[in-house]
Order: sequence, then structure tokens, then C-alpha cells
Amino acid sequence: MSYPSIISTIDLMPIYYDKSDNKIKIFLSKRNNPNEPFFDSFALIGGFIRDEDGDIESAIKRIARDKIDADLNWFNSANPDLVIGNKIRDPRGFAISHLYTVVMGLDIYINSSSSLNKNSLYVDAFDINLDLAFDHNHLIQTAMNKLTLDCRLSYLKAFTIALNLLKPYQEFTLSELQSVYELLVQEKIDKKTFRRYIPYEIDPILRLNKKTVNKHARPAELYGWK
Amino acid sequence: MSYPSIISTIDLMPIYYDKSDNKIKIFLSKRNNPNEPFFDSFALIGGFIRDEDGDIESAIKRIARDKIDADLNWFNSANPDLVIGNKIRDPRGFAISHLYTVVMGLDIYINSSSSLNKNSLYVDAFDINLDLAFDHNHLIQTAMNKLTLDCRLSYLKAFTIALNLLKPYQEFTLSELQSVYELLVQEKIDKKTFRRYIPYEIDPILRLNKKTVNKHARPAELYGWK
DNA sequence: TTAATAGTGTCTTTCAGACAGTATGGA
DNA sequence: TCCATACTGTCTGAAAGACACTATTAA
Repeated sequence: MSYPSIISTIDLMPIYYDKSDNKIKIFLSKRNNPNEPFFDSFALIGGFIRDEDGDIESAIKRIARDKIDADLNWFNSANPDLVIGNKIRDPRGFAISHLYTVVMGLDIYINSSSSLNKNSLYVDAFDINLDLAFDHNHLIQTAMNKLTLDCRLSYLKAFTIALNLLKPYQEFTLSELQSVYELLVQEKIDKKTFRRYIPYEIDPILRLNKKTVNKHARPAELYGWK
Repeated sequence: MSYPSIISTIDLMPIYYDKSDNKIKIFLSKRNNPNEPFFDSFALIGGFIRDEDGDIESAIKRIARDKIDADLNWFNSANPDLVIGNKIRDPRGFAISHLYTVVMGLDIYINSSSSLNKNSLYVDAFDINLDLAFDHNHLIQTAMNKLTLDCRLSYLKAFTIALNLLKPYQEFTLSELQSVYELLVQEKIDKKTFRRYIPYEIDPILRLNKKTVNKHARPAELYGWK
């Protein structure tokens, strides 16, 4: 007995907060197999779901490990952020992509930068000016749009994601947290309003009793992780 | 060249507002193929995604037409409400279910009741006391839970879905609309608060200048569709 | 009249938005 | 000193919650 051979794939959209130019970036890698479509183009990392994976989460873990040589420390949710399937997006046939937005840790960033060097690329998640493989331009735009809408709908979700994007940094200021938040919701927030959101008691952040240095202005309180 | 043979399926969770006992119900059908797993059990309607479907939306339409002999008038969203995939949920192998919540029209309800008669069943979406095929008990519980959370997060979403659930009825009162809303968010709302939500100008509802009759109380204004 | 449900008025609390004011460092 | 950024105080207006009040029918 045989079943329809639809191709089921995972695509991972690893996002990362780049403090140095205050942008949310996406990790892209160059497709390096001449026997696969879009050879030499940049793309989201991804792959087929295999029978031996056993379940979707295992497939995600395997792909993350194979493609960026690291575990991903946080999943946006158990459900994919985007599912799209048709016969035109992949020349190999009817392919369903399950796109998961994941947050990268700093270690992953460093590993990828060095070992994968010229085959990887970080680009502004909200402004991709590059032709990607498959329909990945469209996937990214749709997924980032959904991320913004979700974050606008629930400040708690925005807040949680902002914290996860800052996790790679040992220390951060509330102004930096606000910057990440503003990138997620794609709008400026009043400083006082933002600080009212902060549920000091609940969240895993910790006032370090340290201040920033070498700024030409009043130093900011530094926060870290419990 | 061959690709991994993961089974990709669609499951539809058709919901319907039953005015007579004020419940949101799910349409279930009895599995009638002795060669398929869970023969004679009740289940959500669903099926394999086939290569000739071309895309996911077409697969959904085909399955709806095959299984309940009708088009579905409204999709919750382009994305599935739930995706779950592993090797244990289907004896035939690694199966990924893409679950879509859909709202049934009255015509579908009537068609299904008559032609499918004893092979279909309507049950309270929030209280399934019946062992269903596959992991469908779990799917339904998770999907209804997500529906409630989504509706609590956005009153506009709750409102839109409530209106869609009332679409099959030509006339309805604001109290009825509130009842549907309360089922969706799973909590009682103050009458005045609820009426303040109603954006008279925006929504496709219309005051009919008619009132309910034969009630032992003050008659209610009837509303209909533009 | 009463029972029952429809619908409204309004007080109170909460909270976002706006923005001025104060604090604290470097140059 | 001033400039820049961090942080706080507080007024205002919008909207939710609570709940009492009025309205309109049948029995």
C-alpha cells in the first residue's frame, strides 16, 4: 500500500538581536549542494522531515544541529508560525513547508560566524534586499508580519520574546529592552508607558546594582538573569 | 530520486452554534472503510493531501466536499490552527495532521443531518465524552483551548467568529450574540460591557426593526445581515 | 400585579498616552 | 556650564467593570 508522496519540510527562521546596529536579524545560509534546487542561493535553513525523526520536534532539532551545529534554546511555540504548501514553490514537487521562528543564542551566532563564515549571512529581518531561494522572501515577510501582529496583540508575548532576544547578552539596560520591544511591534513606545509594562516580580530579570559606563550621559541601571 | 514518505493529512474541525441548547458543537463522522484504521469509530473529517490537489487549500475544499457534501463558507485563517506529527498517532506511519477549524453553514448542517444520518454526530465542542479515532480527542481539546485563548486575547476576533457562527441564522438578537461570544471566551460578560464592544458602523449586521415574539418577557430587537 | 428578559445610565477604577520635570554622568 | 540620556511624577482621557435603573412583553 502506498501513500501520496507529498514532501514535508521544516524551515527554520532563526532570529537574533544585533545590539550594534539595533536590528533583528535572520540567519541565512548558502545552499551548497549542486544536486539540489537553488544551488548557490541564500535561504532559510531547512530540510525534509524524515521517517526516522519520529516526530516534528525531533526533525527540528536534527536540522538545527546539522545546519548551524547547535541546539536552539527557545521555540516560539509548539505550532509552526506559517504553513504553506503547493506544487510551484519547489521544483521537486508538492512541498509543504512548516516554518518555525526560533531565537538564536549568542554561542550559535559565534559558531556560525566562524565555522560557516562565507556561507552564512545575517540580514535585517524587516528589510531583505536579496533574492532568496524558493519562496523564502515571501515566507520571511509573512512570518515577520505575523510576529509583529502577535506582539501588538499581546504585550506579554512581545515582552517575552524581547527578553529571549536579549538572553545572549549577560547585561542589558531597560532602554535596550525597550528598543527590542519597539522592533518587535514596529512602533515607538513612550518610555514611561513601557516601564509600566515591566512586571518586576514575575520575570526572570535581576537588577545588578551596576551601571553602564563611558557614556556621555547619565548611566543606566544594568539588569541580568536570575 | 525518492523522498521520505511522510503522510500529510488535513483534519477539519467544523464548528456550529446550536441555538436550541446554546452550545458550540463539532461535526463528527463515523469511519466507514473497513480497510482503514479506526473503522466504525467517530472522528473529525479528514484525508490525505494528494499530489493532484495542487495546494493545501484545494485539498481542504476537496475533503469538505467529499465528506460533508458542501463548501465551507469560512476559514478561521490561512494557517492551520494546529499541527501535530509523529509516528504513534496513526498506525500507517509517520503522519502529520494539519487541523483547520471551520465554521459550518446551516445548509451543510441540514444536508449532513439527513443524508449522512446515523453516520454523523454533533457533540459539545467543550465536552466530548466519547472515544474518538486517532488522537482526535486531544486535537479537539487543544484546538478549542487555542480558540478560547485567541478569543480572549482579541475581542475583535471573538466578535468576528461569533458573527460567523450566527451567519446560518437569518435573525438573531444581541443577547444571542452575547451567548455565542461567552461560549467562545468561556466566561460571562457584563451585558453593558458587551454592548459597548459592538461597533455598529463597521460590522455587517443590520437592525431589522422587528422584535422577537412569544416570549414571556420584553421582546428583543432582531438583527440580520446586510 | 408579577415574572422575566431587554436595554440604558452612571459611578468607579484602571490604565495608556503625553509630557514636563528631575537625576546623573561626561565634555 | 551644557548636553545627553536615564528615570519619575502626574494630569488627562478612554474604556472596562459593576450594578442599579428603566422598558416592555406575557401570564
